[in-house]
Amino acid sequence: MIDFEKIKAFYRIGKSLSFGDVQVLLQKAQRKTLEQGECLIEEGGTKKEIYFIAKGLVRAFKLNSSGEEVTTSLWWENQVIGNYDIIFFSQSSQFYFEALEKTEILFIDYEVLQHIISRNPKLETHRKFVLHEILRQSIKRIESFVLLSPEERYIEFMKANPKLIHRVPDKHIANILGITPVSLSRIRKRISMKKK
Amino acid sequence: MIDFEKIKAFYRIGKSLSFGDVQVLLQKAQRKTLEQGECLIEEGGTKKEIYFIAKGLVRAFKLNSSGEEVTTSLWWENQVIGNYDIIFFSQSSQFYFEALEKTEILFIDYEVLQHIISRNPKLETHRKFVLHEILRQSIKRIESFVLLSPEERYIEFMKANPKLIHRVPDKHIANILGITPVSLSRIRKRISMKKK
DNA sequence: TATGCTAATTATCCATTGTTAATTTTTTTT
DNA sequence: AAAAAAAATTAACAATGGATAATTAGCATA
Repeated sequence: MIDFEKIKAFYRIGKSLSFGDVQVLLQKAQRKTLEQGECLIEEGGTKKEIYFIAKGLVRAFKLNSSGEEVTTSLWWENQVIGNYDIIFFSQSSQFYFEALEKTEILFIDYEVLQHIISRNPKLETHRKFVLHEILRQSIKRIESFVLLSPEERYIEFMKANPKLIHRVPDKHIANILGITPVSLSRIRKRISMKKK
Repeated sequence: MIDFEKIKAFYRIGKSLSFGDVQVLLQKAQRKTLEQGECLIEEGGTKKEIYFIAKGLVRAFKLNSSGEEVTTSLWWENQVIGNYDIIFFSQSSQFYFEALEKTEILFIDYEVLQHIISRNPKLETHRKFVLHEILRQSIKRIESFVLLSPEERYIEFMKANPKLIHRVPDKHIANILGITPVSLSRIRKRISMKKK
């Protein structure tokens, strides 16, 4: 049976990919739907898989030394997720990956993906592109910590992700910015005061 | 004439590379020596090149809105440097890359390197390894901003780079940690008080 | 609508950081 | 060795952030 949702999702992965390129992936990829609050990966997980968010929102969080959840990353539609611990660091996941909304995922075993990509130059090119994008975003984020104050960081985050603000609880955004939810609340107030 | 220094340096790039693999690179790579304070790349630079530090120490810095230098990265022996603005973001460099010590560099044009790598699977594997390493370090650094206080960040930095502390002025390390030199000085004092 | 749960805000207090400037220490240059 | 320059420390003060607790707002559900 033809899975049109899958096809549409893969098409969004990269317009440079032909239908033929995508077909190879289609055969091996699986779909999964997560309800809000459900976990894609738990701490200690070892499933070496690559995920693509067709629809929805996922956060990564870990428990700090006090046992509190700290959100480190957010991903949404059309983004590729790999668990770095498992894929790159060869260790079990230190993070939980949790759906913040009902989320549609396409996923594929990493080794299988490796194998497919190694036989398809266009996919290889595309993988490189995705990796570069992830690196680009990581570097930008580091720069935001080095060069900006928490307030400036929040303003930049809002500019870059105006729609996200309304989908993600502030406390998670505070974590992402490296501050406490209480402090974020004060920053928001400070900004609204300045506007007047 | 045989350039033994070059050969030795390339050998250090990756033990998985055979002499044959390295020879291909050797033909196209050039050497360069930077005196302390000399710049490898200036702001606005566009030379698409990949650098390998055979010996020495390099910092990346940019000028903030007040015109002050802010150091964002450090690289030392056996590390690969790419200017992200030029290589990944297709824009002229926003950073200066400056040698903090007398530094020996091997460098190669990025497009030439691409071409060589595309014909040599082992080099391709190795490039992937280098890229993953850079990503791994970037992610660790982001986590340090999200999960740790400045004091904890400094302690972790010292643990991870015990020798660097003596080679790099504190003010650059402060920038890297996202704090001011004055604050770093106070943190150092606090730590030394606690030890007693 | 009332109830309960969670998130966000506010208040209080204390710790840390940023800013600026003066002082001391270290390094480099003459 | 002396002088000059740069880096690090210290001090003083203001601004901001963290921790905790109380309050308010928003939302879901009985």
